[in-house]
Amino acid sequence: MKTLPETFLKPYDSNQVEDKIYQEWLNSGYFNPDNLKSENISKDENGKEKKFSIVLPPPNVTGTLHTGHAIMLAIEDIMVRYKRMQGYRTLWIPGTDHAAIATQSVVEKNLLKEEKKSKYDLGREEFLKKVNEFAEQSHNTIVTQSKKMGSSLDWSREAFTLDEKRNFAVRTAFKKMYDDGLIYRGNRIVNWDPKGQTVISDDELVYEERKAMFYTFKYSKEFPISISTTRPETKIGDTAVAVHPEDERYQQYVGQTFECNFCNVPITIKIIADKEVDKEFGTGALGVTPAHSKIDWEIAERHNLAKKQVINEYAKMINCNEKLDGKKVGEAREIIVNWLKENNLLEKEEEISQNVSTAERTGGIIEPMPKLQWFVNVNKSIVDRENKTLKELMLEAVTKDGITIIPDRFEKVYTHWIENLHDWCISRQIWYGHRVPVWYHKETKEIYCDINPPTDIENWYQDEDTLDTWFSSGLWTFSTLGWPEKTSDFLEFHPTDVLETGYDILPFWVARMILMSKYLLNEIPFRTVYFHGLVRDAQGRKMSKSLNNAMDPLEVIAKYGTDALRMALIIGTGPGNDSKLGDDKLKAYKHFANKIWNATRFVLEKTTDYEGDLDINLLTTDHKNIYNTWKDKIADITSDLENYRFYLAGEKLYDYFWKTFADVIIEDCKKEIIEETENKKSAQLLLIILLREQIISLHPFMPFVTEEIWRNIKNENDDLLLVTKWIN
RNA sequence: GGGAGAUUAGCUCAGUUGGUAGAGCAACUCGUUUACACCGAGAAGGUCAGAGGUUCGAGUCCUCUAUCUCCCACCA
Repeated sequence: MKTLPETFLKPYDSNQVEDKIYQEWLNSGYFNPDNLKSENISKDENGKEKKFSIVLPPPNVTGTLHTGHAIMLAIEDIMVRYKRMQGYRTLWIPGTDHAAIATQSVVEKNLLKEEKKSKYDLGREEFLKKVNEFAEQSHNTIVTQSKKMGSSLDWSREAFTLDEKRNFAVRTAFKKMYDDGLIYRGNRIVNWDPKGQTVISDDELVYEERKAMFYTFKYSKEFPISISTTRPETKIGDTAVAVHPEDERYQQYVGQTFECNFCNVPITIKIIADKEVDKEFGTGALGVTPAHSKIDWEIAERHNLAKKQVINEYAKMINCNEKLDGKKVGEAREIIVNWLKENNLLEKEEEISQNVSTAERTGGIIEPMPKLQWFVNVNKSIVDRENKTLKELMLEAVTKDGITIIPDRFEKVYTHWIENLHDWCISRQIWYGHRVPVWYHKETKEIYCDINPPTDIENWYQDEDTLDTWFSSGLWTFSTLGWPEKTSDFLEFHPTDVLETGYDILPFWVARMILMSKYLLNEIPFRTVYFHGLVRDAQGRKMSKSLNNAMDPLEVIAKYGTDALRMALIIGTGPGNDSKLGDDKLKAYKHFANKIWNATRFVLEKTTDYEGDLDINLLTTDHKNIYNTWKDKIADITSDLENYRFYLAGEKLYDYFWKTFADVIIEDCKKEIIEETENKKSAQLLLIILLREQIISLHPFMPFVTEEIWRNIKNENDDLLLVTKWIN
């Protein structure tokens, strides 16, 4: 005969339970697959152990976790706990991302605010020390928060995208790509962020719609064709005017060259014909500015035009004249517009709305300009890979290698992104990140690329640039497993099974991981990609600091408990769909945790005198039928879990526990037990078994309350619920 | 300009391969009967955006339309 533990006499208090339980899990060592008992591991048809691995998408060390991270941790923990209970040797690797530009700009902002200093006041070394301190702090917060979420991560394998091992992996990857001619240094138009003083990739651009003046004018009175632009100041860099080959209006001028005096700067303009020009747009004539527009650069390449840079890295004018040089682009624009007016050259001025490219992290307005940068060539055929290009390798991962994307509509987004992919600019002029492993000879200017510096290092200097943060995250599925060493982790756990992340980083990250894995390992990085949606507030707004509607997961946990937060995040959230999180939903699942708690108390109270085996054959026919409907239910739920329908599985468990088990089965059994009918013993047994099995199946979703209950209902020989076998 | 998604009860959303419309919250009625008021019982509430089509049968499949949201590209 068992006695009822006193804690059950009060409502469930998550705050008293969660930290204690997490500590017990940590002590057990079961988050580490090496510690799982072999006799509990299932084998496949060849007698090999079943394995399951996920790498955690590493949160940026830019601050603290938000609800987006919370849903990620919740879903992945459900998968991992479910697979572990299924008898898979399960590995879930934690880590953080140095997030180069994002972290550096946060620290720069803080530095300016708190000490009124810039990074240049400190110098590279001192500044990096500051960034590392900040990253360390941020990292610690993230780890604490992840633990509060109940995540069963193997902390012994924790990684950082910028630690020693990952740096070695980065250098190894870079060197191989360099040797294969996939990484090259080229002078091309890039997105220059004058505010962050660095190049950024196309993916880091954010378009902002703004009102702008659209000016139509001629360079000079003698020039025969009018052109239009929103940026007259760039026109000093024009070296041609392009018209459509079939545009009768301008055909007579094609091939001619004009010397103009534009705002007192002598410019030479050639009239050329190019199919890219839209006859219908503006005047049908395009002023070609090769050095400050991507499209114009390409036209200039085709027609062999001069490329004249007139804007520098600080968004100030250069190569013009005394009056304009050194002026900010905005000031120069005014000067030029006034000059055009004074000289009667301005024909039209109209307000239009246009998209301005800004830098995602600094908000700086992008100035396209030519710069010598490092690129990854996505169109070069690779000998080792059947002469396929990186683009082709990325495409075949989904078409041929069978990576499954959930929901499948994102397959289209993925292929579309790849089809439009240009060479990836990987160098950044920031200090925080992996330094480009390239050295230049001080005298001969020879280029040396290797994993390690040249031995006569005194004759060389290293490239100043660092790498795009996604270069190192692209290696994440295998750099975390020890690559380039052939470690047992790497051999056993790669490819990983699932990549679970937000759909917003499909191009940045998912595509880059596929690129790196297919190229470096000739295998896919993961078999399935599962996308979760954005978590919005109760009104459906994006959570943000400026709206002050961001939910701090720790506050939510303190108020409602982790289990409630996890359920609220999971249920009602299909893959790839945005979801709303509000107090009502959280409250409902906090109540559910309490409901489970109270039902357990009742079952314990009413079954203290039950003696006998937990054998379903001892049930009456009616009770056996009830038990069988539960078996059908759990089979259904298991199938939902196998097919990534977590939202359905969670809802079904909730629904069955509350509406069927608590409201009907317990009520019916209550009578039989209290009235001491002949079915009493069977009723008690039914309650014990159903409770026990539901606690097991609820565990992946609500790990804390179930583990706490398990302590009180388990048999002597039972281990932690964490590693208890799933029922099906 | 190209693409994707959404439109179901007052609100928030489920509805997995086509088979009598579901949940939570809110509102209504009743009930404090020792697991739970963080509760229970009951009732109410929907031309499933609109139109057409396929089908014995459509919220579900097809076509078109409308509104909203997002992503990508970007015109100088």
